[in-house]
Amino acid sequence: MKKQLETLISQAVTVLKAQEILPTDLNPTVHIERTRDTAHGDFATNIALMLAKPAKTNPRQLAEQIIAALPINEAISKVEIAGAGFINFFMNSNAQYQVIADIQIAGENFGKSQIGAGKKVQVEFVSANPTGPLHVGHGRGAAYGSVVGNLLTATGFEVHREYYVNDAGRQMDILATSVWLRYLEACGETFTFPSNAYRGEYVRDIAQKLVESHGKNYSHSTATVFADLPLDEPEGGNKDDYIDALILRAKALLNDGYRVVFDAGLNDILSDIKEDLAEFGTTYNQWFSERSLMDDGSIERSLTVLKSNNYLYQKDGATWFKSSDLGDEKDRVVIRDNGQYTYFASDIAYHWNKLERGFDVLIDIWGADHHGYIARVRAALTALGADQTKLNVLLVQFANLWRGTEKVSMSTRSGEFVTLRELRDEVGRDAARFFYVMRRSEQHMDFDLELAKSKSNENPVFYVQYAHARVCSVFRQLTEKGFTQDVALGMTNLAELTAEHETALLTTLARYPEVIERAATQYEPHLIINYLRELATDFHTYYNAHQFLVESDTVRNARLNLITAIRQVLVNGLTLLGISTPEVM
RNA sequence: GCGUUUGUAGCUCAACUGGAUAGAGCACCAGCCUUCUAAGCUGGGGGUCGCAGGUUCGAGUCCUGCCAAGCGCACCA
Repeated sequence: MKKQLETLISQAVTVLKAQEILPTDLNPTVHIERTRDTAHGDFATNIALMLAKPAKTNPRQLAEQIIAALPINEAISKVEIAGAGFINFFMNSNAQYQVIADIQIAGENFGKSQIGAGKKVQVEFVSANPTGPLHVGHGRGAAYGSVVGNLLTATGFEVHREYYVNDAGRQMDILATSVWLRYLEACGETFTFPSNAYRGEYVRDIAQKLVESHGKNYSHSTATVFADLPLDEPEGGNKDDYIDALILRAKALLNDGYRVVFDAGLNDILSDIKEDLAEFGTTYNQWFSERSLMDDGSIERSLTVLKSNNYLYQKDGATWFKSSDLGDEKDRVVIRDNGQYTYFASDIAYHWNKLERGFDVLIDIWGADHHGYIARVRAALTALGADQTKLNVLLVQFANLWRGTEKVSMSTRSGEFVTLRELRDEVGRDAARFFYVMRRSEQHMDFDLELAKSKSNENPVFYVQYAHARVCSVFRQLTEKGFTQDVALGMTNLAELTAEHETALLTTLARYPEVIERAATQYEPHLIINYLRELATDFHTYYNAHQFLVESDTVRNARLNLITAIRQVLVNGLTLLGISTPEVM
């Protein structure tokens, strides 16, 4: 309907151009919006206000001319000029019932569209280092990313969901070394655990499994392991130098065994992450290995291109990328003075690889702490001769975790964090997903565990699910009372739906496709939540005000068709969010 | 200091991207279960949209400057 009005206005504008009332070089974007107040009709446009100045006339006069040029359409019952020059449209009351039939025919496809036109979109999200279990901070990215993916699929994009696995690099070496040291402890060695190593309990578990599978094959004495190392930070040294020395020592003493220890840690944690996300309702098309970029020469190849484009130089023994020439604050190291690639080097290759795979749009969903990273990735793509405008980086602000009035502090390294799995166990998958996408992603969010945990009416997810369960309950009652639903009879008697609550619901239902389109194009899943809460409110209000299972066959079936449509939209919306739709609560 | 995100009701957040009288949920107060599930509904109080300018028919929304908070500013990822 909204689209139709846009077309009509555009046609009117074309007519006025032909009459030279409007300048011919004008190409306004027609904006139709739903009115907030029913006194203003069903839809309104500000087109006359926008064009008054270029047309050198006053808005109300122009509005009259636009209305005069408007093609006749039977769905419109009245057009008014209001306020400063708004054009208000009142729709024919018969037209509003069409949405019930639309929903019935489209079913689970109601709300879907083809605005994406099959464009290939890659959505990369979570991509947490496999150095430990996912925590609640990752949960927001997981929920947000998967719903954005669902929305893009629903609007006709071809979506590829991907997790970038940082299975190479220094952090993973620190993990491998941490596992090895815990393994040595399990073998009976005693020493002070490095301050910069991973201290989480899961590291001990991995080490224990290593003992069970490989015995003491990789054990060395404390004296050998710690001989001639620099001091750790608590002893007055540098924690980074100390851990780097331990990594080298581990590699030297273990030789081929290092990879066994390394992979033990990687595989254990990665499979935990995969299981965790799957249980959270977040799935991927691909788990992309950083190590593969190293192995197949992609990193080297991208650096060669950067070099031949004159974007690399040597300084202080390291290789730098001249990102400051392309909008970044400063230049960035790509090869460290010890010959190791930086994380950034593999990320350059990774993003180039994405574009080479032919995606029309890249969406990276990052934690807000990585925002300083955007400029250098864009710079790198430009320097490679690639189109950086295809890259969209969506930042997700961190959720502050609260237990009632107490803020929960978190640090991966110290091992003090609430895991995503713990959160799911406590509040359930539905509530967790709902809470995570309830707010705009850029909004700093407070996540109160106590509130999300509560199985009470304070929890908004139940409110929406309950609306669905209530519709289901009505149909159970229908059977118990010996009625059966006659859809066709209901459809021919939709004009029985004249109560205010009913017309309000018809309008709300008709808005659903617009909400989905907007949520998808703006990457704003919270709009779905807001909408579903509104729809649920409208339904609960209706439920309390009117009896559905009345004696009149025509009224009863008309109402049943209405609530069937409501149930369908609730299902469609909650499914997009990855939230279940229980029939009984 | 520089960059970036945020600042709206007591609290947590919306506001159709510049539109008409800024809205919800908690919390608080007063009501509604013999009726399809009360995880529900009805009514009420609550606001200098951080502050100050500017842009225009019109600003919570755009521009500038302040103030405050979060996050960055590594040869970590």
